[in-house]
Order: sequence, then C-alpha cells, then structure tokens
Amino acid sequence: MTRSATLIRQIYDALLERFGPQNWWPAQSATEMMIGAILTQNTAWKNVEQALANLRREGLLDLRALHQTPVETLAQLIRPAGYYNIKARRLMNLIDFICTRYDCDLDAFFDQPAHTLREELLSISGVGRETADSIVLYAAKKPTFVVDAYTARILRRHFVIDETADYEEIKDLFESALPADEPLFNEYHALIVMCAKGYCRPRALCEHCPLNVFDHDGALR
DNA sequence: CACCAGGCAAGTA
DNA sequence: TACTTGCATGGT
Repeated sequence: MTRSATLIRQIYDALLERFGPQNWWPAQSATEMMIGAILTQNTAWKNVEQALANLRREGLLDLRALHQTPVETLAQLIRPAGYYNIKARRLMNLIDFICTRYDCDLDAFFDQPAHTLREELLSISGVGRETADSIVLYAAKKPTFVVDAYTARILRRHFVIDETADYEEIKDLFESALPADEPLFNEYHALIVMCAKGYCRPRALCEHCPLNVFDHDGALR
C-alpha cells in the first residue's frame, strides 16, 4: 500500500465520520442531474437551483420537451446560472446527442460500459471530464471517480498531490486506492464537496479544516 | 469594492 | 503539451 493510497482511505473515513452520508446527487431524476451538471460548471450551486426551478416551472426537466425548446428560450430560463448562452448551447448539444442517437431514451444511452459512455459524453462539445464523470457516476450509476476543483485543493493542502497533478492523475489515484464501488465513489465525492464548501475555500485557510487525519507537514498523525 | 463559484473550449506558442 | 482568455450571474 502506497502512502497516497493510505491517505485516500483515511481521508474518506474522517469525512464520513465528521459529516455522515450525503446521499447525492441533489436531483429528482437522472435528467435533472445531467442538466445540473452542465449548469454548475464553474458556478455556485445556489445559482443553479434558481435555473432548475425555472425549468421545473416550465415543465422542461424532460429530454423530449427540452429537445423541442428553442435554445434562445432555454438561455433566458437558465440566466441565474450564469454563462447562460454557452450553457444553453451545451445543454442542447447533450440533449440532441441522446435524442438523435438514443431516441431520447436515457436507459438505452446508459446501457453500455462506463468507459464507452464516458467517451461518448466527452465527444459532446460542452461536456468535459468532470461533467462526463459526474453523469456516469450520478446519473448512470457506474463506478467512475469524479475529480473537481475541491478534490484537487484538498489533496494539495494535505500534500497528497503536488501542484502539477492533472485530472487523470488524481482520478487514477482514487480509483487505484479504492475498490470500484459505485456507492463508495458517490459518497466520497459528495463528502469532498460538503467539506470543501465549508472549510476549504481559497482564503479560508486550514485552521478550521475538520480533516485531521494527518498534520499539514505531510506526516501521519 | 474585490473575490469566488461542484468547467470547458478555443486560441496561441 | 502548457498556458491564456471568454463566458456571466449572484452571494459574501
């Protein structure tokens, strides 16, 4: 067992003990989850909730209904989430892919191995690695690990990775240290977000960080 | 007022 | 490959 793998496991245990199960993703359906994944790109979740409420009010948390909606109309409804023009286009790119290739049938879209599903998602303009992995894990419920800005920040501050570690490197670290278990990956990423939102902001330094599995000089406590 | 938020694509060197 | 820029609203 490598040092980093041990830390990955210890951090999970500490987060779960401190915060308890998070039961992610906060959405009532797989369709709503995917929309939220696009809308939350570099955006506070609070803003995304307003945009989702607008779509819900218009009965647009539905692939076929969305597919029939002009992208300009969509853009106005999602304005609170920011970047609304580009995000409306990204949403339509994703929806059009599923409706054209899978007849708007999410179950059919998800009925393939995680790695091919990930590749198909990445081929869509506007769906990058984090968004693709989030959809694979939280909508299709297949065990792929989601890396986000919070994940990298927490690992950097605990000296598990260095500044140059890229997305795939961090993802591989988690997937090597842990069994490929969907509920585990689901819970771990959710716990990271919960912890970082409260305690791992850029300027809110580490003194209130509830992760105390090891000292910040990198030595195990 | 400045800074930040659960990224991504496109352009440049 | 590595770095830069545009995209935009709303909370602190």
